[in-house]
Amino acid sequence: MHDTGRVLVSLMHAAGTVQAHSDARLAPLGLSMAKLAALSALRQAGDSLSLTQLAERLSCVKSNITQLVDRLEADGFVRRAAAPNDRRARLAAVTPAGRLACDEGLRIQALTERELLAGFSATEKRQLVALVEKLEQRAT
Amino acid sequence: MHDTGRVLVSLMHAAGTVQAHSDARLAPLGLSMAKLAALSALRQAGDSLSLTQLAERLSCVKSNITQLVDRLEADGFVRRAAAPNDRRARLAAVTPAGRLACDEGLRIQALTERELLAGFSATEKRQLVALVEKLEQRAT
DNA sequence: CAAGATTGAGTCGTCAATCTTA
DNA sequence: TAAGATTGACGACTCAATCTTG
Repeated sequence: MHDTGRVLVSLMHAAGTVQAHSDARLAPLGLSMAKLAALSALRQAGDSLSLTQLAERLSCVKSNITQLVDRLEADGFVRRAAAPNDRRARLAAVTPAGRLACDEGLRIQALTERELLAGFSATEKRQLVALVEKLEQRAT
Repeated sequence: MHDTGRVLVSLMHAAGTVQAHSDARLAPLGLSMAKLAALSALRQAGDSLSLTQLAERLSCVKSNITQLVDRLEADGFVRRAAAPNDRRARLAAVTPAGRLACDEGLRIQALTERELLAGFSATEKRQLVALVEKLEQRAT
């Protein structure tokens, strides 16, 4: 058992490669996985959320969302709006262009996933997800 | 098949969580996984490499190495030196402090891996690595 | 011109400090 | 005081442009 500890390293290396691959597929739409995740979360919530709510759903820190929404706003995919009952809060609302980009992005993303998992049996896919989630469980 | 494509997303989410976990373990040493990977590659190569060679071994871009070595140098873990036969090249050489940090970092890293994989059977570990490498193969 | 390294700008994430509103 | 958002500084990565040396 003198494993030099390659499991975690190869996991993270693979994740990086997969992300680069996916991001390259999304780039022509002006999207990245981060942007798509945000748009997708907003759409699932009925097209708008406060920044804090969005941070919770993406499980990241609020200051990250501030900047991500900055970029999405510059892209024209989201606009900031006032929250009805709390003057401290700002809503991020998906624009029509954002709706289109999100739909197309999810389509591309699904294609990419199918492409990358083409050689995987249903059992292998299940195993991969199960093992990865088990690992994440312990790291949390 | 109307998979919303959660396999890639959960892989990358898990990788992020695992990295945060590992980085937190290394932080008291003044290390991160990125820094440790660089030091470890240098040690394996006999304690020094040109920046281009280091970039190849870490499979990343050269400008990234320039900045990573900047930080390692500021930490006192590495120093830049002239290359013997090519005045264009600069060597990154591990310092004594870098050697200590690397050894200790690898130890911590191995502990972290054992901790995270505590609930995994030998078969599961093999499967995880095999599946992840198969996926990376296709993404490359 | 090629190669090695660096710099500048941009993305995506963190944390700590700050400002406004509740 | 605490909650919501922002800002500034930094880590780690990318690409494109530049400078020096071969």
